[in-house]
Amino acid sequence: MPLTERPDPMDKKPTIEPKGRQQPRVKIEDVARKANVSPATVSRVLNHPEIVRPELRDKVMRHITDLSYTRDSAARALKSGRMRTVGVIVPTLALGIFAEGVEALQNRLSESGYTLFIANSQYDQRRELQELQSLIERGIDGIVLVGGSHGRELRALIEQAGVPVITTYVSKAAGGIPAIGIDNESATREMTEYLLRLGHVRFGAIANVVAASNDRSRARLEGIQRALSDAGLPLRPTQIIKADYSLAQGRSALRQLLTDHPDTTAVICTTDTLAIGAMAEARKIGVAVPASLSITGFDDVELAAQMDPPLTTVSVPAAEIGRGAADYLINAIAGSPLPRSVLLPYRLVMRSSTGPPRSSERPPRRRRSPG
Amino acid sequence: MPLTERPDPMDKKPTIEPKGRQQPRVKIEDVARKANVSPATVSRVLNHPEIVRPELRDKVMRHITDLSYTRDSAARALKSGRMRTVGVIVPTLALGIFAEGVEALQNRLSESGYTLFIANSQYDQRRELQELQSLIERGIDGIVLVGGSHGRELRALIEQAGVPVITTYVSKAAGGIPAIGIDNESATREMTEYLLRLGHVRFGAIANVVAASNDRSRARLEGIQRALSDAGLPLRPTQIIKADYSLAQGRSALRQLLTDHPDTTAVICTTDTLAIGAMAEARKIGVAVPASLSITGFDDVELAAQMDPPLTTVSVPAAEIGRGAADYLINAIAGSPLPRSVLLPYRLVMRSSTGPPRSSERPPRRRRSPG
DNA sequence: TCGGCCTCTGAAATCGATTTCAGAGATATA
DNA sequence: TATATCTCTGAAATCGATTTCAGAGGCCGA
Repeated sequence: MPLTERPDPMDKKPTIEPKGRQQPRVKIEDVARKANVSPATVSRVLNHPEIVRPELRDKVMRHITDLSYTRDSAARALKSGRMRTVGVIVPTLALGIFAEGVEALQNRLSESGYTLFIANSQYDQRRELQELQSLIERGIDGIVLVGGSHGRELRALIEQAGVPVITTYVSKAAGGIPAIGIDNESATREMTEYLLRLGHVRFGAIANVVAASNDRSRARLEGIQRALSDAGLPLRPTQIIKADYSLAQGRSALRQLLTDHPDTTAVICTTDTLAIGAMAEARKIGVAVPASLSITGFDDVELAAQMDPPLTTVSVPAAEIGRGAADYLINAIAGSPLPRSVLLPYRLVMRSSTGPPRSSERPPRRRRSPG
Repeated sequence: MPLTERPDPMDKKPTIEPKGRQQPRVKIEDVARKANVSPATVSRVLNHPEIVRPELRDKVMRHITDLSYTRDSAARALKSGRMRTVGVIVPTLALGIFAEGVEALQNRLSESGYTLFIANSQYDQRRELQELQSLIERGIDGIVLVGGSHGRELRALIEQAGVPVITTYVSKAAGGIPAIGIDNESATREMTEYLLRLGHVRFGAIANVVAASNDRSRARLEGIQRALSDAGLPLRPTQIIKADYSLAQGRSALRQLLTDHPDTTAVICTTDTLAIGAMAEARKIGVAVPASLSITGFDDVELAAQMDPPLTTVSVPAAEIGRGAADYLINAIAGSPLPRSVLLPYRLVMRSSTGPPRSSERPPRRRRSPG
């Protein structure tokens, strides 16, 4: 037995459990005491300065800064029922297009005193649901999603929580969730029509439609298919290569496409990443772009313009989407009436990875006369 | 007047001010009442299930799921003093290397029941300070920063708040902040020595050292300079082109470098983005890589391996950094003793953008004999 | 000079979950 | 059977800021 006996037997052994702030936090009461006012007055100085007598307000303010007092946001949230917090769930941050949107979202929220929780789903709907659950338990005041394809369970959860929601990068979403973004299908349809006008008749498509929840790429693929069907040149299944969103897959997809259909003259990719991979592969196997093969992408990432040749693609206003989502939620939280959805314009960026087909073949059989 | 009169007159007119949850939230008391137990028991079921009699526990659990009850995190945080929340401030999400780290960070935190606040500083120390202030007011339990260059004010703020902190992507930081990352200077020194061994004597460096807070790139540049000085080939100022982190700047930097020093045979970039820009420019102006010019990058982004030729670069373990930062903070919050810093290994990835200099000139004058 | 009104401040209730403290009930021991 | 011990549960205090309600004090007009 040790010489110095402890008064308290160590029934509470040093727990591994965290124990919050170790330094005693400065409370509103401390400020109040120093300033010789009541906590209520301090609170008013912080929340409704205009109703406090100026001299008193200044005095309190001085003591607030002196003690470098900051409100306990937990207590504040408890009383007011609001966290001033918004959550976003993206499929992944690895794609610049999402990272850009998130950055814009955060910047705009920050301006309005909101803070952003971030989570990623890895294109997995179950994970998305879990992360959402966790965010809702955190008491977020609003939620930003990506894409229009969300399970019934997720929508029920949002509904039940009564949290304002907006989904992004698409023009409409299942279950009446408001959306802000572009019309993906229309964009690729336009792109395809552009290639048709150039005289192409043998098409291939590379689409990252592996993930079930990726409705953006699915819509883009549909745009391609619809335009080609309308032109009487429907894509056969072997002309559509499905991939995930990696560069390497773009390479292998192009290789496979040209193996099955060596006469292809135009390849439409649903993503710049895939298109850049395809271009890399084309260069490697000695296929000239655009002389022998036209390639198009989607997103207009930074690299697209720097490729050799520069990539023809669709520019997506990611920053604007992020800002718009922030504005929407800020208003929704404040209870303002809101539009259901916001359709933003995309922009076809014609660069040099596209051109007329190699041998100026005869125009497609049932090509429509230009409007 | 409607036939069915409302019992409560609407004296509270629909205010524009947000008013939190409009649906009356299910409280712990509701569950308790339904289950015929006290709130204390419900709380125990959720937090210390093992001390509640199994049958009772199951019964309570059933009612919890029945009512789909979730705890109010604000109340919980208020009582326990902990938010179970961590914040991260990155310079920008536009760089894949940061996005990757953040994603790994979030994943690991999520596994442990933590949620991640994200903010970005745009390489501006004042903004970083503001965002940090806002995060601390939010009551975060830990903070992740990027880089070792932080103002005294920021360090004081962290210290005063008593929040565990770790900085990332570097091996050491000012003010004794623990760090997890790589030794940037050593990496570029090794890379430079590799090029020296290949026989290069006329070097150029492209470094994104415009932002004052970017100590990673500064360290990388120093690594280059040190290796070359040691080899008796110190860089002259005009051999160092300063840039920001865009692809386009990589292009123009290479152009300028070759204008000033047409005889350059090796260009070391502090970033893959710059290197890829430089390669694009080299191709455009007809300089063969690596026959006439060796180019190296830093980061090993996805595209690096897909370039033509594939880019020699330094691989940074971003995901591991993110995971490590998460683990560190989780332990720190729990009060576990911790190492001050963690040094992770980088990896030189020799690909085909580097080779011997074009004319096999005589070896550099004072070249050291290989060890 | 006095009553009435207005402005500003303070006391106290409140938000919802956690946890201490003490007591009820059950089991083991004498 | 009675007592000691142990297990489990409930009552109530607590976390910190906000806000209602009421009252103190000052100013005005009569």
